[in-house]
Amino acid sequence: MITIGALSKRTGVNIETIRYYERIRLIPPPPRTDSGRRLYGAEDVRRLTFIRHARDLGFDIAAIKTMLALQGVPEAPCEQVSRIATNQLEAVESRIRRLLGLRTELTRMIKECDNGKVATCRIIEVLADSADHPDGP
Amino acid sequence: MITIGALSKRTGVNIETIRYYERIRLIPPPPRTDSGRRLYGAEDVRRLTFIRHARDLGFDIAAIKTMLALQGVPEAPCEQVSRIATNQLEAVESRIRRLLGLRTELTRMIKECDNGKVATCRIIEVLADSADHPDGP
DNA sequence: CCTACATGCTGTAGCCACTACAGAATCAAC
DNA sequence: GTTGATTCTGTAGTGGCTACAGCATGTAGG
Repeated sequence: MITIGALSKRTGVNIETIRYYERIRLIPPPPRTDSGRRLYGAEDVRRLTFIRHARDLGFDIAAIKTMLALQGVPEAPCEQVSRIATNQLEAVESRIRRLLGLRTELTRMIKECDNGKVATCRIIEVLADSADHPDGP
Repeated sequence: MITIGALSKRTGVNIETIRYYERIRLIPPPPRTDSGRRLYGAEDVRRLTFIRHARDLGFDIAAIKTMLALQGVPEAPCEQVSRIATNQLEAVESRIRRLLGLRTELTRMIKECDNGKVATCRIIEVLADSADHPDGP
């Protein structure tokens, strides 16, 4: 059994974040010492490692909760897990597309800025340009 | 002079968001009608369009505030604006790199999942795998 | 003129996923 | 026994909005 500090070091999850996860019921409340300090075991390390890894991959807390619940039912088909992961992949790909667009525009902006005066700065011009927006006529 | 609803439609910025921008002093408080309704002009449309475009490009409010302040001083060298944009470009590129990594990992995970039972699900296995983290030994 | 309904106002609270702090208690090492 | 690290609870803050409640206006049709 290890303390919250050791769990934090082992999993790379902030101490405050671990307590936060407990508060939102992402992890179960652990047993305590006589003086009230939290004590964690190997299963907690595993669960928190899973959470950290999933968060790193951009899964939100709700998705992680679902996946953790599914892990409690090993006979369940992993269709749902697969669907969550696929959704996540789609979100990631859409973000990539969007960011590639931003990169193009930012690169152009910076290149066209001749480091002269703001009055002629392309960056500001480009941004001030009233480009169409989705709701526009 | 147009109302806040018209400004919202014209710029694509939510009404609540416009009032929020006023509250955080990103846009100046406009004149009002006798009954207290906000009235905006062409300059407000331009400013809000600028803000919206910059937000779309991922600039944060602080950066936008700086750029707006610089626009008030047209003789200023646009070095500072250029630096903000360059920082932004670096942030965007780093996000792209990270997301490309995520995509690779997600794709591999999903491919290896044979849609069997949760007990043997590769997605869950990969996530539960205690990969090294920065603070690790 | 009256009635709907749309639009606007203020102020506050909520969202996500944390993070930071205050102030107290306990622990480990010397 | 004293220092310093760790942990505890509870609350509040972050960014960038978004969603209400509850009221006051504006506009169009009958």
